[in-house]
Amino acid sequence: MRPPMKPRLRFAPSPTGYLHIGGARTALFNWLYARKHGGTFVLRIEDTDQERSTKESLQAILDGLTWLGIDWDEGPGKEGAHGPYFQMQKLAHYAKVAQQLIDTGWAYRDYSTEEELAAARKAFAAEKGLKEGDDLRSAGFKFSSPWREKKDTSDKPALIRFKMPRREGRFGFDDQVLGRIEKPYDDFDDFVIMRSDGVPLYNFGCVIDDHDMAITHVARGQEHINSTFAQLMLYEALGWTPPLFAHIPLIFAQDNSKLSKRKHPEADVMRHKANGILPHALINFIARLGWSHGNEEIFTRDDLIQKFDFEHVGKSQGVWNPEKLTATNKHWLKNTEPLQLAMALLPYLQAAGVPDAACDAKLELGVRAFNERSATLVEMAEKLKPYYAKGVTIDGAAAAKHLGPEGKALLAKAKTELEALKEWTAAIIDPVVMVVATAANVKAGAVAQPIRVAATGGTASPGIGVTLELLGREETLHRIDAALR
RNA sequence: GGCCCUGUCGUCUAGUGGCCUAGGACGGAGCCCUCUCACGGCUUAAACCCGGGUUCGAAUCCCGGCAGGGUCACCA
Repeated sequence: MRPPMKPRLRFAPSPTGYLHIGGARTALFNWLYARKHGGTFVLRIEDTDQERSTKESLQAILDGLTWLGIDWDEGPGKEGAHGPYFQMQKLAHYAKVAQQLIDTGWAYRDYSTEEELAAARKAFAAEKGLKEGDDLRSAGFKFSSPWREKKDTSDKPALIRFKMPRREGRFGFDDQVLGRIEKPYDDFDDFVIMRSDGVPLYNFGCVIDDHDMAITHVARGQEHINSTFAQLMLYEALGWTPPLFAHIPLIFAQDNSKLSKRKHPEADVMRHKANGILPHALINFIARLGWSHGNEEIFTRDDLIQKFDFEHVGKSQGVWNPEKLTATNKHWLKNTEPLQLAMALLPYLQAAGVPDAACDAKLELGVRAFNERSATLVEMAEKLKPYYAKGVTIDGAAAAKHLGPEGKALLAKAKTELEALKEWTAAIIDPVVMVVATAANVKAGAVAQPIRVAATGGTASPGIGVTLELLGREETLHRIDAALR
């Protein structure tokens, strides 16, 4: 038995905008499959739409993937044996293949002009009695090029069309998630594979590249199902073996419309970074949106690699659920090594206005205190910020409730006890509350709250011991003095 | 409109003919823990789109409706 071929998968974005959540998930699924089977993950840039492609978009996509930890074995910055990985660098090659298709009768040069096409549309509309703005497609408009049967090899600018064979019956493929999908042949018209300026169109470039790059599995959004049929014909015409296809369901926004860049800010992967979501939390969340493994919800990176398969990718569209993303983020905030979390938090802390924060013992303590009290890194930074400040503004309502005469008397007693401590750690500080409370015959809360308000300015904080340790002895006593005055 | 895909709690989903008086997670409600806030624990409400078959038996198979979505560019 010969060893199974190592799979090669790819993610092929067009650099026409930031990394979209849907794209990120497509990339993730391909990446997971490649990693699981010890295969190769290729990043290919489909930059043939010169109108919209930009360098900034390319960088944004690269940044997005990098932030998520989705690394590629071949692609930009990682030249491999199957390059180039930018389509615009392969124009001559595409032209050669197109010519081959013309030579074998599978394609033809079409000299129709934009004007002729427009005229055809207009004539159709008139015949059907359609008004301006009506959808010609739903009315059944099809353009049949007069050049399909003509022989002309002049040098005039021409686009190249694939010559769809006139056949009876149906054709299709076995989708890895949807199962068998078929369509009638006559549902297809000739389609453009090369623009008149020599730049290939999506279906054409995609097929050639997937072949050149020896891609074995193509996982992409369900919106591509129809192009898969066109591509299948191209494979037949070229005599190539197509890869296996897996069409994954689309992601919708909460308003039940397709998650779009314009309407939905959450569609931008990097937006989540700005919002303080951990990259792995986002990975965990989008993996579960459309894929499942029994009742499991939480997966480490290795879990995902080990457990992912196309068989358990769902068939129906999923709706973006911000609450669940937050919940997933909270989970990973609580379950990430404090030191690692501290490093991730540092930039957020600096952005929050704590320039002197460093990845030290204090930050680690702070992270341990607030990782289960924050939903995002942004929130955690905001909560930690007062612990790096000198002095604090006390909330009026909190003072009124806890720093009355009684509260102040208890606070003063606590202060005496605190000053006497030889060490300043949570374990040593904590008992002070009970000592004072017992002596005064009051509940622990009657002592803890005045201390908390004095130290933090508010009524909510981690345990008194941790809170004061984090603040430091000197700052704590200063704040208590200030509150007592 | 043609063609194609899909249809389990509000949302993500488990479920591949009997284990389903349908399970988990998020969100909701309530309780417990407690120095506050959290965390954690427990309890609870909430779904098989509809109608026909097939079968001893259907969320699961078949057919028909209905609903949602995709696609029909010299975009990808």
